[in-house]
Amino acid sequence: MVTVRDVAKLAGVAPITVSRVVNNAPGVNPLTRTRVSKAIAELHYVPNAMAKSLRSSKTHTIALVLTDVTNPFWTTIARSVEDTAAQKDYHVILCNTDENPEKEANYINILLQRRVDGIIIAPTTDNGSVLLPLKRHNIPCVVIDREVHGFKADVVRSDGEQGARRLTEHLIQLGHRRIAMISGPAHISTAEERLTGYCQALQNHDIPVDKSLIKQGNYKEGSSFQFVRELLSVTPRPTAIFATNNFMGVGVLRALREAGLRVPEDMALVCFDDIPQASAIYPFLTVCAQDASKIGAVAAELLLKRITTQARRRKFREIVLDTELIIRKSCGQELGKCAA
Amino acid sequence: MVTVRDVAKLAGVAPITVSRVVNNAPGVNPLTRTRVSKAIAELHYVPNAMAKSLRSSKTHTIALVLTDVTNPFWTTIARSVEDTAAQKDYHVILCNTDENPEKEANYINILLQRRVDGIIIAPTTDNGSVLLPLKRHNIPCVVIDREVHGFKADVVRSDGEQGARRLTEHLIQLGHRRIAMISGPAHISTAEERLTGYCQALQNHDIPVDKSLIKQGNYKEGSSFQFVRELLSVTPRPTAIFATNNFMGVGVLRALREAGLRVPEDMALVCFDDIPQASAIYPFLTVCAQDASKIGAVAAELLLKRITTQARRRKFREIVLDTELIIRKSCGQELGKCAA
DNA sequence: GCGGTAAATGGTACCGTTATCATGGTAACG
DNA sequence: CGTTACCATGATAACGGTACCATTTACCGC
Repeated sequence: MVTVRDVAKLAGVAPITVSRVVNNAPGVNPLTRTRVSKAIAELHYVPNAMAKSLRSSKTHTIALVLTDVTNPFWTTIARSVEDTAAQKDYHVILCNTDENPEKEANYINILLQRRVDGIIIAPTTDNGSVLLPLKRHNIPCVVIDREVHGFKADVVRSDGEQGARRLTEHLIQLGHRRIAMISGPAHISTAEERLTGYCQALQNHDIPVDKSLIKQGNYKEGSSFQFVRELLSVTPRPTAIFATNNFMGVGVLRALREAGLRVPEDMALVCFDDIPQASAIYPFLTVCAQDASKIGAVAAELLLKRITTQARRRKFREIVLDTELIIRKSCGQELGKCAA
Repeated sequence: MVTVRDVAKLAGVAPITVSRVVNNAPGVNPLTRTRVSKAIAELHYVPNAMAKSLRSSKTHTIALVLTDVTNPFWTTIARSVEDTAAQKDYHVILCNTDENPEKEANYINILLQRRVDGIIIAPTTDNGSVLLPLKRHNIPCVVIDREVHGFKADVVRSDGEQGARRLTEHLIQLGHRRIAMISGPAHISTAEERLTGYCQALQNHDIPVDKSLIKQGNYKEGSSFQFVRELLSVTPRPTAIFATNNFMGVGVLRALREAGLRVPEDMALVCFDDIPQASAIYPFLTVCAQDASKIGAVAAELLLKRITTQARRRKFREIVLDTELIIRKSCGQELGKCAA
């Protein structure tokens, strides 16, 4: 492997001068610079980023730890973090936790080993203990999508309570009173928020919260079949279902179809998070959409600011973004009117 | 920062012994091992992966260079590559080229600097020159989705010619004779293959290939509006459109709607690549689906085998996977029957 | 002509691991 | 009891950059 020393020898200079040329550092005579550049090209020298990082203790890498790149919500965030980071010459390591705290802890350990300059993370629990090693090693950290107790960091998230309230109120306005909810995993703040928003909306309209209509899901598509079966056997049967994320919404839709029920005629459906590509093909699901792209960009900017400026200990900020209620077809019209 | 030396001092051993413990290497007395482990825990020692890589010249990292993680086709590949790599304790750096050869070249340079152990890449051109540095630095490389001339490597791809032929034949069987095509960028083998398959199908049924019905797209959603407008002004107007990837399919659908045309009543539409989430919500687009998950897994396995075994110079393999024709609603029924 | 300053260049050591080889100790063996 | 063999452990020197400081040269103003 070609090293600075080889280049230096060919160009007749000291290794450090080659280093200066490679990094466009000042203090090199233009003639020397071209001579070195020529040697670099001739030998096809490629600097070793590891050696550089080792010496300078900077990796120019940030990590993005999220649930699952397969979900368009996270994909959009990933893309926007990458674009923002790339502009400042930072690279991104992507990690999928699948909502599994063990995987999360494992990744955090790996990222510490890699000495990433910072981390953007959607934690799998609201308990900061998994994140403590980051504090200990003084790694700048931005938490996205969720809140964590007992862990100080910048937070970028959407206002899930408001979003859930609006979604529920939309159903109420259409005449629904028996609204079922598939909530998210316990100990994840977005799940709690959305549940709170749902309950608030019901209470605001003097509708009692019926626990038999609330099922705890896991933000994945899988478990929906069981839930839907259970919900359909409750009497009186719910007339609407609120799925607290997009994947569970899809699962519910599938399960309902399999049960021979039509949406919205037999059952209204809303969910949190949009699926943009799906909506482009057929605008069907009524959803509360988050601005994933903005979440990613803002988070990356915050993180890079902490990394590149001395202001590491500046006060932490919590940025809460608005959501958008997108009304499409999955709730149909007012309940009375569409009764078959 | 805590180093092996600090741990060694505390445990009363030499640094190398700590290294042995950390790496679970043999030849350490169990008692010593626990003593060192205790010291590691006490000091919260985290080994420095860069120093390790520098010394051992292995990074345990592979790169995945693809078009755009926002597209479910690539997302699925990304996920499956990551899962496969993680099983063997390898990590993945993700790079989006946006079909831009400059970005691609830039990423390749960066990846060389990072000394990744191998690369899985979907090249932006069929010209291997951008990839030559990989050869020069002897980086194992697996090409996915596409073929490249003048660059020897393992290749994992789908049979696009067959897929395009079947898609086109499906349209022909429904009675379509004027079938327009939005093809992919020049110099990308998938684009050429799909075009070839399309032409073959037409020729097999004695339908002349009409160049005014073939537009060259870029695999992105954007340009479709212009194309659709152009196609609608051709006489006789085409009765079906074949979009050679999913995003362009969505674009065409949008453009047709905006032009006030219904699919499939006024225009049939097929495209290459599925959008699984969209189809789960509303099974609409008739597509030729690739097994993205398998492409990723096979590519990762091939690459890791080359990296971890001595067989670096074994003969290169080209693995061609079958595609699946999924008939949904975007072509309607036989042409005669659905004429308005 | 001299001190002062800035630009260009280089020497040396070190970042944190581990490859390589060496060493001491102990058990096994004939 | 000497020899072999193996186990546990360590000393040393790299891996490929660059931080830090020193040196040389040229030029400036007085």
